[in-house]
Formats: sequence, C-alpha cells, structure tokens
Amino acid sequence: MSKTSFKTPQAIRGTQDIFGPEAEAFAFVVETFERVRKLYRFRRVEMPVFEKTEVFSRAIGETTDVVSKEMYSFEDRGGDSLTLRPEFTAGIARAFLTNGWQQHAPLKVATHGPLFRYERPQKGRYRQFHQIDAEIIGAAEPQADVELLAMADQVIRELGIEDVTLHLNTLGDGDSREAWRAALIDCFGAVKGELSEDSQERLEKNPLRILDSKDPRDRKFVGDAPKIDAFLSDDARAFFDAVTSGLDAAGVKWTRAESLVRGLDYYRHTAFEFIPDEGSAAAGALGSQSTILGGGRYDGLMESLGGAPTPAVGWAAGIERLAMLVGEKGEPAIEAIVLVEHDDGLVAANALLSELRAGGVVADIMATGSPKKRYDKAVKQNPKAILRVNETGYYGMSGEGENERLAAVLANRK
RNA sequence: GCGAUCGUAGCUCAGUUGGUUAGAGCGCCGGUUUGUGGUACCGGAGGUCGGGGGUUCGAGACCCCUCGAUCGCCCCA
Repeated sequence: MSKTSFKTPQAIRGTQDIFGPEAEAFAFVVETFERVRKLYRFRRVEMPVFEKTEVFSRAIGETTDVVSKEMYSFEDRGGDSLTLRPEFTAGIARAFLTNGWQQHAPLKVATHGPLFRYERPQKGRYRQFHQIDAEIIGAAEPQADVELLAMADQVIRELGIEDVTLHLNTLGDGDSREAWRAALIDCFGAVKGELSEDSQERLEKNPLRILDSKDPRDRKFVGDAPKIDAFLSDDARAFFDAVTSGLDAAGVKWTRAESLVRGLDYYRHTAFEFIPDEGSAAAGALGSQSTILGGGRYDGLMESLGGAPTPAVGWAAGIERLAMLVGEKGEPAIEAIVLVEHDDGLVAANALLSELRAGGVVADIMATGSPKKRYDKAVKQNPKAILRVNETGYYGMSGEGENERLAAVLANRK
C-alpha cells in the first residue's frame, strides 16, 4: 500500500462500525427478537429509511426536541423536504394509512433497523442507532397493551437480561391528560422561580417532563405535584386497571411509576419503560442512558397524519443498549481447520474444505505464511479438529473434535 | 446546545521539571530451535506523537483553534 496524498475520510460522528463480539451480541438481540415476535404472531414489515419530513413533524410534534433540533432533514433533487427516520412509529402509521392496511386491523407488526438523530453521542446513544420495534394498530382494547408488554417482557428475559423492571403509568385519555397538564402548570408555575432553568423552560413546552427531572431543585416539588389518578375519567381508569390486571395474569412484573411520562406528543393512556433496577449490573453498564425499552399507546397519532381515528400501541428498544447487557457472545466455535502442509496439496485441501462446509461443518483453511508456522496459527484458533493435507492429499486428523457431521464428511470423501 | 476528561505503532499503553536517531508488550512478517505440534530465542516491517497555528535555541510534552473519543447535562431507545 503506497501512501496517498489525501487523508482517509473519517466515519461520521456518532456512527459505529460494529465488529467481532459486539457484532455477535447485536445479532443475538435481533435473532432473539425475531424468534419471539413470531411466537406472538407479529408480522414482519420493512420500512423506508426516509420519509417526507412532515410525516415526523406532524406525528411527533413540531415542538419536541426530536423534530425541532435532532432530525437529519434535507432537500432532495426534486425539492422535497425529506428526513432520515428518527423513529419507527410515524413511518409505520403513514404506511398503515397509505397502503390500506386498515383491512388487516388489528395489525401486529414488528421491524428493526437504523434510526437517525442528531444528538451528542455518549454511552448508549448514537446518531445512527438501531432499534427493534413492535406495534399493534387498530386495537382499542387493553388486551393489546397486555400482549405487547408480555412480548417485550419475554424478549428481555430470553435475552438473559436480569434486574430490569417494567415501569408503568397511564397518561389517561386526551381530556384526562389535558386536565392533568393544566394542574401541573398551576402547581409548578406557583414556584417557577425556584425550579431549575431547564424546568422553567419545560413549564411551557412540556410540563409533564418536570416530573422526571433529575435536578434536586425540581425533585422537592415533584412529590407534592398533582397525580394523574386524580384526573382520570372512569373509562381511563377502567382501561388502566384492565391493563394491570392483564399483566398480572400474564405473569409480567411491573411497578407503578406515577411520574413516568413520554416525550412525544402522540401518547395516551398506557406509557411504559423497562429500566434496570438501581444498583444492578445492568444499570452500571448503561450509565445515564438507562431506558432499554419504551413505548405506549398512541391513539391520537393517526389523526395527526390525516387519517381516521385509530387506536394503537407500540414500543421500541435500542439494540445497542440491549447488546451491552447480553454479555459476551463469542463467535461460533470453529470445528475444523484444513491445514495445508505443502503447497502442492492446495487443490485437495480446497476440495475437502468444500465438502466440509457442504456437510454443515464450520471450517476454515490455513494455507498461507511460513509453512512451518501454519500449524501454530491453526492451533491458536482453537479448532476442534485439524485436518492435515500434504502433497498427496488428506492423510490424518489431530484433535479430539470429531463429531457426526465431520465424521460423515470424512467417510464420504471422494 | 452546555460542561468535564482524553487523543503516542494494527491493539493496550510508557515517555520523569520541554533537551540528541520516540519505547515496551501483544499482534504481523521472517529466521533458528522444537518436531503430532498453541515452545523458546533472534531479527524485521510499522509512528510526520489526531490535524492546524503559536511560544521557544529546542515541543509528544506549554498556549490557542479545530476534529474525534469518552463521561455527564439536555433529550431519548
């Protein structure tokens, strides 16, 4: 490789090149999700990575941070404003409306892939990040919430992640939520001067957010703030009760989190996050980006996209964050290495290698470098068997790793 | 967008209050030894010390800017 006069371009900030054990952990998360979603009969969908900007600005809300300062938006060559998806839900809702997926309602769908948000990267937070996502669209019953949460719980358990708890709250229906919001503005507005600067701003933009502020100046008022329960309509309360009793019946452990709210405008009723328990290994591994799965009911979303009122619930989970918690996932063990001890045996070695792989044996070949050191290099990969090939062809095996597939291939050699 | 820490070989890191040709381990390549074997030893390649300015007789070390990483805030998965 000769030196060139220009510098190699760097990767984009906040993107990752995932390799080795981390890539295996990532794949493990996706594979587990795929397996579980089939058990629950969620159908696979593939969505575009970009949409018209208004899909997100209308669905998520113009005033949210996601829309106002975190989207990757650009004008395409035709002059349309497009945006790299910052989340899945808005695009899936758009697809539901534009493809006539109403005919499939209630529709259970699942997907996964990259999302983009212009944020400051830190632990568990990237500009291109990846989520697994599940949605139930066109189902108004609390049973849908229960099923969705049971699936989330099973995904996390099958990933082997422990000490994570479902934090559950209700935001009530539209009227409940508005009344609560007004009461919170009254409550916090009275002590505005004593709140943190951030919360003084939140008071106007998103007063619910003050409830989960970490600032001690805010925390002392949060305990006495009005609770959503006081504003719930009878229907909303009955809905939440049905969700919680359904979770109990499904064996999903949960805890009530009265100050849990959602940042995006479209949420109603059920809101939830799976969060590592304080002091647990998982909490330590994640740092401050502690939510590993979050979601809720978004009955108002379809209307914001110009569709008929359509109830829906969904969640998404960050694959990177989950992958940090699943532990080391080694790459698959190598079963056989074909060791070419003499270069004249290369053809025979390649024939053997093909037969091994066709026979389902995880195999590789060692044929380069100093002939005397090939064996050392092969041994370092810790294969179960080393198949020795010299100029006369295959002549013997070292190691104890013979298994049925390997034996069958050797027995059937041409 | 705000704050803090950091940026030396492919990787993990040394580098003393600024002072001759910038080092180690691992990895890589080659050799000797061994010879059904992950041994030991020897040698080699590989760095304009993230980039750009500045201070100085002299900067990897000090100052400024910039890019990036990490950890918080914010936000969120």
